[in-house]
Amino acid sequence: MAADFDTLADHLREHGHKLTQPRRAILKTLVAASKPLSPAEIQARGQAFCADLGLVTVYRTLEIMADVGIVRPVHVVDGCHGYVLATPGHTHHVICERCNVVVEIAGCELGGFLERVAQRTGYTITGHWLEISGICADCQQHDDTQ
Amino acid sequence: MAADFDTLADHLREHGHKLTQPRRAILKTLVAASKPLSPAEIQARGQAFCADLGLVTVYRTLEIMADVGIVRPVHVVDGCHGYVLATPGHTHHVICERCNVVVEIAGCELGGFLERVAQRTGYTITGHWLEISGICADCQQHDDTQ
DNA sequence: GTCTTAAATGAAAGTCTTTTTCAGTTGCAG
DNA sequence: CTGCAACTGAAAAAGACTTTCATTTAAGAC
Repeated sequence: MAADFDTLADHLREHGHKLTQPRRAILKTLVAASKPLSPAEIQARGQAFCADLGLVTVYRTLEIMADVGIVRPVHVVDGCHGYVLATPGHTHHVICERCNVVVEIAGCELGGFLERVAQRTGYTITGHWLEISGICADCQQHDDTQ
Repeated sequence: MAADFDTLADHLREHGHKLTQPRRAILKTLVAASKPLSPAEIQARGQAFCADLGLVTVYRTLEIMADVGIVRPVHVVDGCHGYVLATPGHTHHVICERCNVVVEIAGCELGGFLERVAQRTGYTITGHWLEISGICADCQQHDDTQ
């Protein structure tokens, strides 16, 4: 994830949003995270940076950040509404089933497939949502040693 | 969707679940639906078949049906937790943005792509989740006439 | 620097969704 | 038929998310 705090903060400002202490805290939390965090988790971790960070603010800030494209919601089969930083452009995620670590895959190779779908169904395709689950290299090793 | 009530009902029984009136009602509702329904919608529609169908039962039954593979949860970007009937085997969904009608796509052409992902990331891929959004033929026509 | 103001904040209350508990009911095997 | 485990709905509880509102704060103007 090639996303550093300053770039993302600027991005927020460029869209006319203030860079407040709570927002800094949320952004720092997300930059430091390697897996999707729920709003409650973001609040808990973010309080390290902004002691009285409220949950309401987390919700509001995530909404803004998602609008601006800094953050991306992740829906997984067994639970919804995690958030991870989004790198610019179209990407997909691979999520480890064991430890929830997320790897982003740049680029999207679904173009041809989507065209065939359009032909077959008569739909105009406007978007898609792909999440891949698996087991990351680390967790595979732990398996071996047990 | 090549899913008729009797086949699905048998499927439930084969997994050791009773076929009760509330469950019949839920199944009929889903068979009749052409778009994902939320638990609350399923309750409302299902009461046509079973007058005092409770919401709690809908939640419990959906969980069972999802386990058994009769039903599939649908997560869309702006809201979660719709449910549609699942046809056996691996399929993906195309959902109309306007009217929420769902078309299933049999077969999955992501094999090659997933292999490349596995190589690039070191993950063992265990599953994936693809939902495609678009505008269905009907809704496109309505657009034209407006 | 300091002032001003619109934007942003946290707490509290409210709403909506989902789960748990429990006493009563029902499908179905024998 | 009968018995019993599975299943049910109602009520209550827990949880997730939103709204409201008085106070605070960032950031541009001076």
